Amino acid sequence: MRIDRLRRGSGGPASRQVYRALRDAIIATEFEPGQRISENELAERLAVSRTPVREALIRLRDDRFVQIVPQLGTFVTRISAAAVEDAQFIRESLECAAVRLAATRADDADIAALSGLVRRQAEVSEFGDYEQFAVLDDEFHAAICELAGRPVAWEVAQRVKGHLNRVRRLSLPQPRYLAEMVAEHRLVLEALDQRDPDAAEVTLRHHLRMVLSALPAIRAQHPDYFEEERP
Amino acid sequence: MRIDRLRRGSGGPASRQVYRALRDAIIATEFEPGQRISENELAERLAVSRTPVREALIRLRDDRFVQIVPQLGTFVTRISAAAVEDAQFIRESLECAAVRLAATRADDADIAALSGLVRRQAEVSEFGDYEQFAVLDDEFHAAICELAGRPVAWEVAQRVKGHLNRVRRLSLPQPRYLAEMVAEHRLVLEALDQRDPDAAEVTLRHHLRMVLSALPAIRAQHPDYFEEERP
DNA sequence: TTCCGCCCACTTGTATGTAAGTATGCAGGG
DNA sequence: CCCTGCATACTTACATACAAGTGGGCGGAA
Repeated sequence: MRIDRLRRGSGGPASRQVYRALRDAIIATEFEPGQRISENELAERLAVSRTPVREALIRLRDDRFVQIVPQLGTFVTRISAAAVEDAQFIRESLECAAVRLAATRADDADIAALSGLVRRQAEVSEFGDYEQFAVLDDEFHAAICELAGRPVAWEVAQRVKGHLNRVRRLSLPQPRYLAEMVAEHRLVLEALDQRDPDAAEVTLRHHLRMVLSALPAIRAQHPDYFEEERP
Repeated sequence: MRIDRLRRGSGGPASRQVYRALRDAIIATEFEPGQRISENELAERLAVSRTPVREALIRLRDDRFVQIVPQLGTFVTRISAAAVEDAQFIRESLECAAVRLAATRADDADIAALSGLVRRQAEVSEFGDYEQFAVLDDEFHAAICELAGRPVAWEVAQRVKGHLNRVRRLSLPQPRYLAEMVAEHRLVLEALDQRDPDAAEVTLRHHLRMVLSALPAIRAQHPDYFEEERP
């Protein structure tokens, strides 16, 4: 486990730092799905008391990243196909609605800024820099929601996106993956440039669905990470 | 203040009961927007310790119903036009996406069930029973998300809907209001019956936007309940 | 009268203690 | 050998105690 004592006094309240650390660890599958985690052990490792740990776990439960069973334990949720599809549905609904608005509100400067973002994505994709690309990818989607005047769309999308990222982390990097993402971003950008809400929605929806395409393969590879679905 | 000691041992964990009680009180404006609320005072009134109160407040902060300022106090958020519109955007995006799916998936039995629901709504609207109508209204929207196979859409919508309800509570009941709602539900139902996703989306979107129409009047009536927007 | 500065009451954040319940392992009987 | 019952160690939920920091009120000085 890579969770370790967090340095205090820097990033806000301890409970928030614990929340972020645990969330990142779960999404990165450093905590394996199904694994039991203990408030006491976490508090000891992180060098804080149980209180902020507990508050972090409550937030993670609201995010459906852990399941708290009284008098029994707290468990990292297994990956549920239904939960992943729910996350995808929410993200798709919100971002597609946002991109339609963005297409009607964007001015030339906005388009130019987005264009620069995609250009930088192309650069880092050349080097296969997945980390940096992920940052620029988030910026792209956030910028669309910002343009739509609905930053809240990205806030909510980002919250549920954790479930998608946890799956994506398990998929082996495909060589052509980044290049395809950039190409799809260009299509969305083009639709926005032409102020075409319908085209923007269609291209973005297609783009967002690419993420899920690898789900069955991942499930076959890590069956014990998945919740068995009720029939 | 109508918050009072909650009876334990019935409705799950204390923190959850506190959360619901506070949420309801805020939405009903029994706690006025901008008012400061104290963990200690709440704990005393509810006859629990600060711990479950605190956990409830954390959830309410995530819902944007309170704002917690360290070493200063916890405040009921004032009504923000932006927050209300955000809630509206999220609800509209999710439910409209759901109703499209519902239009493609519903079978005759589903339509019949929905139809019965609307009929009951018509009955209670005759008597101007707002409380009962609100319950049936929620059931209607939940049923649509259920039909779409995305109950999560209703879960999220319901969470943000609190912001809309807090506004709606402030508007004086219009005599024709309930009848109009039923009529709009009938239009949505009709579109679903004809398995027409486009019509279903359009009618539902129109229906959802009715809620916001009273916003400017309410703001004029209760200016101190609103956040002054930054220009 | 007005303004400055100190003290105190009160706030949230964190730490720790108490209560109640579940799974586990072991001992003993069939 | 296998099953039953209990002691125990562990869990979360809740209660309480302590720490750090802010705002207001009060008193004194100009």
